[in-house]
Amino acid sequence: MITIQDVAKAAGVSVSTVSRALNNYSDVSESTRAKIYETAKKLGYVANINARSLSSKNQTNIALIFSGFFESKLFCEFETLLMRGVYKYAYEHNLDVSTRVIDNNTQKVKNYDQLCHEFGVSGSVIFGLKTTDFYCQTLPQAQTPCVTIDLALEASKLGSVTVDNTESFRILTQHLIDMGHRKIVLIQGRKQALVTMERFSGAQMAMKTSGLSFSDDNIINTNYLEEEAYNGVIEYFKTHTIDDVTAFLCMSDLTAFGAMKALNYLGYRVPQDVSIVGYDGVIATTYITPTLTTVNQHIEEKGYAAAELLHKIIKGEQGGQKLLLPYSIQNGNSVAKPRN
Amino acid sequence: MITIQDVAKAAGVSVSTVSRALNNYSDVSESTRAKIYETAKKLGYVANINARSLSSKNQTNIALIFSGFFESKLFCEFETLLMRGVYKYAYEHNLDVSTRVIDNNTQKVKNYDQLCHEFGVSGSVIFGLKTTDFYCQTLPQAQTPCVTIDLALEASKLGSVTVDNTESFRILTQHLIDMGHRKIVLIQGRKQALVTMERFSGAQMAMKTSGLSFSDDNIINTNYLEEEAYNGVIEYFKTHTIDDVTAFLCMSDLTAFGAMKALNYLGYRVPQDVSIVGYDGVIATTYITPTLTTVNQHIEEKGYAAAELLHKIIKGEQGGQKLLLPYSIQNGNSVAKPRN
DNA sequence: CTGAAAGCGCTAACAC
DNA sequence: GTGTTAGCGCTTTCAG
Repeated sequence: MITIQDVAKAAGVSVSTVSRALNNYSDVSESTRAKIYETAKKLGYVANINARSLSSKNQTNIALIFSGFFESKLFCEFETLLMRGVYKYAYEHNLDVSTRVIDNNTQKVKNYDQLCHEFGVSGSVIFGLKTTDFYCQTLPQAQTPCVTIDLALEASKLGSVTVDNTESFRILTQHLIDMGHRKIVLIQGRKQALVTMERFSGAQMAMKTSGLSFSDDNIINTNYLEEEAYNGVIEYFKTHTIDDVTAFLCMSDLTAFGAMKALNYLGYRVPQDVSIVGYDGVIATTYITPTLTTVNQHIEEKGYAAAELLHKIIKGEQGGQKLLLPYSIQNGNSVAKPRN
Repeated sequence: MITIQDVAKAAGVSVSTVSRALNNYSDVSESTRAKIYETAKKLGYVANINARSLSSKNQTNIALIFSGFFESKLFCEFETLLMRGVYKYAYEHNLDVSTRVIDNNTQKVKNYDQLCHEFGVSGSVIFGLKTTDFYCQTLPQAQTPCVTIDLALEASKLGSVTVDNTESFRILTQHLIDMGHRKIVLIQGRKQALVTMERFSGAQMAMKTSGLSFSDDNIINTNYLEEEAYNGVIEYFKTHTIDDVTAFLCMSDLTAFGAMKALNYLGYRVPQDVSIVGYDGVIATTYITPTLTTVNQHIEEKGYAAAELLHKIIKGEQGGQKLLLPYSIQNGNSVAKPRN
């Protein structure tokens, strides 16, 4: 394989001159730079990322880390969309990204600084971290820049990118209320999850302004699993009738799908008998019948923003910051005015 | 950050001994090994992948390369599932994987050997390569091991993992025929794609055994895009009636979705008026109404097998090989007996 | 069994 | 402007 030495020899200059020329340093004469570029191209020289990262001070290597990747119950499109955003930013700014995978056990064995040292990166974007994960405690002490997605941690080198769960879920709830719904049943996600709490508080706000509220009677608990939502709805109708509810407010698309299946099984029509909304904006929401009204999280943009924020923190242009990204209500056919 | 030197100093041994001990070489006394392990752990030492890959002979670094990642029109779940398989194998066998992204332009600028040199890996799994991509011509000359997914190239260091497109599509077609369908319309994918040709030949085989055949009259051409399938079906019914067709045989789930939307728009019911089958087994097939009968490709298993094959090629245990992976017919509610 | 020394391919001071 | 030199953190001969 062609190394920088081969180029130097062939061009009749020193290794360091080649390095300077190829990295566009100013202090190289145009003639030698041209000669070096030419021979490098002729020889087919490509710099080795590892060697560069080992010796270089100003790092351009970052990682995208998926935590709990193998156990993920999410729609698989999340990771791909996120990658797309991160890689896009990196591509535009000449950063080298590599995607890595860790689990909660890794987090206990090596701290975040060690992890980045191992990967040879100067910072990373982490996706999939849960509030119960080990890094939630240790990450704030880390020296290496880090941007977390969907989970805000506080520290100078730490950034985070999330959507405004509270506000978006408030809007979503308000949408049901505006359509005339008063008998709303919440299909809640894992209570310990931060996003769950935020969304819940958003829902409460909207309910409150119309004199409505949540109680054990109109909450179905899940851990964001489809099957739990399915079973939850079945259970619900063992002690309730269709007159007790006009809309199901779900904290995720997946649980909305489960609820829809249960409603279908029970013979209730969406949206004629009961309305339903989800959250996330996964692709399947547009294929299901009826199409699901949901909150689109724009995951790719999230990835892009995360990489951008990380880049700024690495360059020292910016301390830790919590970024709230825009969302949009995606209207489907799953919501109608309540039955009379 | 703690380096191997720090460990050596703290343990009172040389750097090389630490290296040998931590890499489980046999020629280290148990007592010093124990001491080294202990101090390494105490100090929180983690080896830097880049440094290792630079100096080590027997490489354990591989890459998963997504070609045409940004332009991909596929369901986003493909990449994630593939990653899951590759990373799972790597995790089980102590390989370091990093996922990278390239486009067709990259392929022209640096050949595959250079690319792997740049990434510092001893081989890679490539996904997303098209027959029109530059690497399809140059990859066979490469010295670095490579496994391609869904595209078989011939060379000693090259392996490939695909499903048996011909046979699986033959089975799928036969399934329609077995249900009594005789008026079958094929919704074909991009003609230049290898998988298209293979699937077409499988379909033909099945048709032939029942004295059926394809002609311009019962083929709708697409480039695997949903919208094209939608428009194709709309166009089809401008010159045909529902009596001309009892089943649509689609080469992908996405085009099946497009066709279903068109049928729905035209007022035809699936499967009462017309049956439909797809190919891929994406998640959305189980959410759409009716659920779609399709061929499940088991993408995660593909990734796992690809990593395994690559590993063997790198170790020299195996030359290039074409691996055909099992598939399964996933029965949905989109197929019924034809109308009388 | 263990240490010294060379070197992987590159960048970054520091001279000239 | 350019070459020399010294590393980056690790593995791997090669002595002993």
